[in-house]
Amino acid sequence: MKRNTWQREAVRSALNERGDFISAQKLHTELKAEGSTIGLATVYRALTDLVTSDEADALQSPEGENLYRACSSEGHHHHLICRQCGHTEEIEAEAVESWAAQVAAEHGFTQPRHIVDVFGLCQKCS
Amino acid sequence: MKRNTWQREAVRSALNERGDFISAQKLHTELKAEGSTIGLATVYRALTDLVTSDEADALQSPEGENLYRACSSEGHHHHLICRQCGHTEEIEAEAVESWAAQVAAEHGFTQPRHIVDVFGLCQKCS
DNA sequence: ATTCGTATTGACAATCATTATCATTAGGGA
DNA sequence: TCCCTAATGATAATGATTGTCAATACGAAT
Repeated sequence: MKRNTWQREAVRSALNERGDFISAQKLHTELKAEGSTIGLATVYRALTDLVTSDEADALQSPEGENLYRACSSEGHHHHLICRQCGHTEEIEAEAVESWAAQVAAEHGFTQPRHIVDVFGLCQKCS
Repeated sequence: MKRNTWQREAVRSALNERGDFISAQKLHTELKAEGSTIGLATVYRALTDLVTSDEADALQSPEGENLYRACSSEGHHHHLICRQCGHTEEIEAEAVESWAAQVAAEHGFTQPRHIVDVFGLCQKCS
């Protein structure tokens, strides 16, 4: 049975407040900075659980880190992510949607899904 | 100036013979098994160089490992991957390249990199 | 062919993110 | 409140990748 702990809730609300993608390490650091005594391992466990229950989204940064974000479940969209500060902007990708579907069909692939994310340095971090 | 060494050539030919994606660790293990005295760090360096010179391409496995494969076509491109059998096809994505660069610029982002991969079921697995 | 400057190598240490361990703590049903 | 056990947190372990640095060897110049 799943138990509700303040730690899990802390991770959940921290993700919701933030809105952007963030790594487990950074999230833990911020929680500690706010005075929380939560452990690093617990942050990892909470994030994994949130992803399992579809309350959060996960993606890999090019550097190999796992990034998490509260799941907005507002349909399909993509992201423009600053690899320095983690700032995220949602981007329109209508052209890419149709391109992906078309390419998949041309190669005989069915049930296409795609990963399309752009990483860069935002204005502040440039 | 770039020098030609048997180590670099060993990595290059090992990748060509294989055709599939392989991790740096596995590639090193196989080379050693064949009697090579090549070092692990050198395998990493060779693979990085091959990617830089577009002779090989790299992608991240869901587990976070970097996988490398000899690149048949020239230049930057993306992949269409069967999530059932792992079969991979290279795809051209000229439209996506310019789209990614443009979107990044519009939002004030610099040094854009992007992840664009399409997953589906190939003909056999459909 | 020999010399020589330096790019490259390889053994190993260092990083970094993530996971496992395990004694202790604390949900939550009875 | 009691009790069982899931959850926690400090820390060790893991595993991939990168850094270090003395020794080596490519290749241009002699």
